[in-house]
Amino acid sequence: MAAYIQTVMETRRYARVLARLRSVGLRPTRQRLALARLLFDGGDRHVTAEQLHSEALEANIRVSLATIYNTLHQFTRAGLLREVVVDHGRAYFDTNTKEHHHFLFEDSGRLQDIPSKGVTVAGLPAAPSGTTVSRIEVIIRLREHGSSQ
Amino acid sequence: MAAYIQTVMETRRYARVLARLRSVGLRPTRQRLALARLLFDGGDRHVTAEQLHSEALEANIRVSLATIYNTLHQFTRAGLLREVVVDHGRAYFDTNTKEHHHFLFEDSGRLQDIPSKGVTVAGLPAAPSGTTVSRIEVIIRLREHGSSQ
DNA sequence: AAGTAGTTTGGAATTGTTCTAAACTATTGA
DNA sequence: TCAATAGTTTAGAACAATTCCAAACTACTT
Repeated sequence: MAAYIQTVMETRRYARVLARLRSVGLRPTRQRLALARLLFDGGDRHVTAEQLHSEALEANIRVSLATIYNTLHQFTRAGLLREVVVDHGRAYFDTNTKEHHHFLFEDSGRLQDIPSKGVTVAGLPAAPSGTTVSRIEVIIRLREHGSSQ
Repeated sequence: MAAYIQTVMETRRYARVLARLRSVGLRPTRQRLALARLLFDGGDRHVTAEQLHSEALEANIRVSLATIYNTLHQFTRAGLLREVVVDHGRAYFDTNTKEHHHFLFEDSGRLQDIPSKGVTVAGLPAAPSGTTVSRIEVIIRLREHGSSQ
C-alpha cells in the first residue's frame, strides 16, 4: 500500500516535470528528466555545474559535463532556475525562482536564501532612462568568527 | 605660471600616492605608481584587469598582465580598491571604496555607482550566529529597452 | 519503420586568472 | 657610494570553469 502510494506520487512527479519541459519546448530526454529530479525533488538548493555532475554520477546517471551546462542554461532560460553571481569563476544555479535575497558565507562560498518577505530596499534612484529594472539583488556577505578570514 | 601650478599639483599627487603605498607596505615602484595614476586620477571607475592592461600599454607603460593582477589585488587588500562581483568570469575593480551600490547594465556589463546616501535596506533577518556582516551589496540589474536583450 | 530535427557527447578550444622561477630594482646599512 | 637583500616584475606555463564542435544518438512525426 505504501509502495503503491509511492508509485503514484512518482508518476505524478514525473508527469509534472514532463509537462513543464514540454511547455518550454524542451524534449523530456532521459538526461533532462534525471537532472530535473536531482534539482527539484527536495527543497531549494544552490548548485554549481560540477556539483550537479558529481551527484548525477553518484546516482548512476551517465551525463556529460557539457550536457549539465546545456541543461542548466536551458532550465534557467525556461524560468525553472535562476543564476546567482557571487563569485567570479563559479556560477551558482538556484532552484528557488521566487524573489528573494542571499546570505553569502565568504569563507566557504555557501549561499543561504533570505525570503524577500519583509525585506525592502528604499531610497533608490529611478532606473536610468531607456532601461527597466530586471531584478534587484541583495547579497549580505558574512564573515565567520574565529576563522582566519 | 599655469605650468608651474601643474607641476606642483603633479608633485603633490605623486607624494600622496607614494605615501599611501608606503603606508600599506608596498614599494612605490614604477609600475605601481603608473597604475595608481591610471586608476585614481580622474573620477570613480570600474575596471577589469584586461582594461587596465590595455590602458597602460596605450599610455606607453610597459607592464605585464601578471603585474596588473598583482597590483589590483594588493591595492584591494590595502583598501584602495574594492572588488565587485557581478559577472562570473570577470572581476571588476572599483576605485570608489565608499559604501555604495550599483546599477548593472546587463547587455553591456557596464556598472554605475549608486550613492549609498538615502538607500536603506530594511527588514533583513539578523546575521546567522557565529557570523558578522562584512558588507551588504545591492545590485540593480537593468535591461536596455529596444535591445534584443 | 524511416526520416528529421533536436540532443548528447568527448575532446579540443577559449577565457580569465594564478603560478613559477629567473631577472630586475628599491631600500638598507656599511 | 656600493653591495647585499628582500621585495617586484616578467614571460610563459599551468589551471579552472566554461563553451564550442562535429559526430553519434534519440525522441518525435508520418
